[in-house]
Amino acid sequence: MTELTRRDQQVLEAVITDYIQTGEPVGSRVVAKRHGLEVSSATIRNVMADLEELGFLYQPHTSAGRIPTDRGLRFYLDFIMKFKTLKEEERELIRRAFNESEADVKELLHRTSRVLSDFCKQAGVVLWPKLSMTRFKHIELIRLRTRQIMVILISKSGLVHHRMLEWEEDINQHELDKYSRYLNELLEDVPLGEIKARIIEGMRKDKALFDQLFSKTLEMTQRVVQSTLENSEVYIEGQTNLLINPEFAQVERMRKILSAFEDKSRLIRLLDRTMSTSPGVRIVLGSESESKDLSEISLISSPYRRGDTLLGVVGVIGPLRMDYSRIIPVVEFTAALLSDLLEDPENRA
Amino acid sequence: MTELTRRDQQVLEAVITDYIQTGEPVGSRVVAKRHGLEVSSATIRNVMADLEELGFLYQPHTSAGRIPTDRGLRFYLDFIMKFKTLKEEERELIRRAFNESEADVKELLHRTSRVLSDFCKQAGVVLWPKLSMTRFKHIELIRLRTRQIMVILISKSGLVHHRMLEWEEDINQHELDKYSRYLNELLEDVPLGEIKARIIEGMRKDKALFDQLFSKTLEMTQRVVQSTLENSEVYIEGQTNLLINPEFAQVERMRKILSAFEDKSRLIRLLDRTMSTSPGVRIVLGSESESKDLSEISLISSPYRRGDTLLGVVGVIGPLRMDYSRIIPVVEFTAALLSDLLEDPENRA
DNA sequence: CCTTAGCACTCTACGGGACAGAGTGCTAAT
DNA sequence: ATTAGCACTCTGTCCCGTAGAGTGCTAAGG
Repeated sequence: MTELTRRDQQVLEAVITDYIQTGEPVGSRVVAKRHGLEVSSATIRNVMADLEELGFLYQPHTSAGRIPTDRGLRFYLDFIMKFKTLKEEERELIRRAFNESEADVKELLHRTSRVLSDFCKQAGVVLWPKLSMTRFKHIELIRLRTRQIMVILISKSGLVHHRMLEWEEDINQHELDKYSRYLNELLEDVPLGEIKARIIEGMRKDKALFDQLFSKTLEMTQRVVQSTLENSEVYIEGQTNLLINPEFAQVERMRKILSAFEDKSRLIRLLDRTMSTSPGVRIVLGSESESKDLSEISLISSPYRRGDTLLGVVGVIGPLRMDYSRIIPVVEFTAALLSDLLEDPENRA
Repeated sequence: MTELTRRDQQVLEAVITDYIQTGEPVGSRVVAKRHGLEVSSATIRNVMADLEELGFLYQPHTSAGRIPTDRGLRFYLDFIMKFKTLKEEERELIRRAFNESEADVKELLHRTSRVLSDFCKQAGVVLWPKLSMTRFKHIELIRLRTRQIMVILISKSGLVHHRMLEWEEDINQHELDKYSRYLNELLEDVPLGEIKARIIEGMRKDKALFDQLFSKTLEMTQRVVQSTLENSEVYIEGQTNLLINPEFAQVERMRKILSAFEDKSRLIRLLDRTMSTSPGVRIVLGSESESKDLSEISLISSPYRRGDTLLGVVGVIGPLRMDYSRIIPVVEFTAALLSDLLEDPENRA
């Protein structure tokens, strides 16, 4: 692939920004006039033909203007686009949207997805914190009724998870209290990811303490906690914003996308992928995702953290034709803000 | 209003069932032929003209067939329709969809909405149990960090609610344990609706016990619990099923409806209304709801209970043109099944 | 060699007219 | 009271013809 000249890039940029605004194929005249290139439309046509050969643009039909391909968009995002910086007023608006918020983490995440969807007029998504990253705070075992025990797990960051545990024989609450006291002591401040190991270790070390019931309960508990850890969750908010986009006017398209969202596991995988690697904002175009149903959408995401540990991902989902230059900084800022709000106040400056 | 003759009713029924199947205006020929009425189309036309005058049918334009009005539909539902009974196989299918379920109430409700949406090919809704109806099981106060306390409330039925509490001065965990021990004793088996009163009563009676911190914490706790009680929640599942219905082909219509769902409070009010009164299945047609955005949809709902106390409502939301005779028994059966699953096993036969 | 003006060509979107089909309401006969 | 028959109305569709947008190519100019 030959290097693109400065002018080629300008044309590509012109086509893309114009297309993002209007949603219509962009013709050579418009590019020449509206975008301050000091050449004639004929020249632009030649450049556009080249860009088409490179696979950056395509024509829906012979006598139409050009539309960027996914590849062209990717190139634009990676090499050409300049981010707008967020105006202070906008930052303030976003901050304020969080301000009334209670300190509850769940509430905070929920609000984040709402803020993103509102400010970007697309769907906002939030991937729940990987529990295994956070630390143990408290566990509670409660006998609801015969052979049914509710396990409640609280992480230091304030996430509460509960899960039912069906048990072969009945245990009274008094016993359970004893067990949970032990667990709370054993697990103090342990990262949730290491709970399993710690419990096993504890059982080996304190052998004397355990009767059969005790150790069996602990094992069950450990299993429940483990399965809780492995389940991720996502919030999606503002899906209806997607319906406004004219590219989703055909119901059938829209339906595919929305049902893809209903199967959360796919979405989770998608978001997961953007978390593992780089720190800043990442963009996944539909064609780069595994699933065909999602081929017409685009995800702009950024991880959020607590201190040094990556917790999860927030992002915006919309059509391929989105105002990236605006949305990217919004996502970035929001992720940073969320990280900040999650920061342990005791550690804060 | 004059009484409808037997034949008038048959015609109305024919038009409605046909319309429900096809979604197209129904003409006199079709009614005469397909529905075993032993009269000519001309006669049917006369009857239809009468029904139109009564406001039960209307014509979208002069040379089209008839479509039932909301009023006609209402009459049909109230006086004419015969329910299909659910085949045993279908019952079995529904039962099985629940079978793998853990005993956790939250999970159970979630599954219910999914089952309803799957079996009826529409959106399934579940209104959360009114907490105030259930009984107190356990409360836990946990100091997450300076001045932040997590209040966790568990009802006897296994519902877990948590809420953050921001507190002016710091309290150590040891104190909190003392308070929660007191609360757990005081509130044992009290209906959640009466918690407030009980706490106040307790504070008056055990005056001696209380230092200032103690009573203030209790008051705060009581307030948090109260606000938790007042918040309802709904699950909606399978919204994308709605997109399949041809009546929602126009995106704009659909958007209105889906955004009406995003504002949950409106939905909650709607569902609430169907809970208060009668016991069996209730149907609310769009025009009967308060909100204009919902005027094109229809809700089929049935309350569920635990023992004698009404807890909440389950239902199906779809277009006005739905297969009522099938969906109604599904909703009814599912509600009954859910009630059964929620039943305290100790009380069960 | 790059740029540009000019032009023929292609494709779409849109509006109008003709036409078939569906369904009605009315009238007159049974 | 019912029904056959018929004129009438309205819709949806197909088929133009045309205007407009945008292209690619060619030939001329710097």
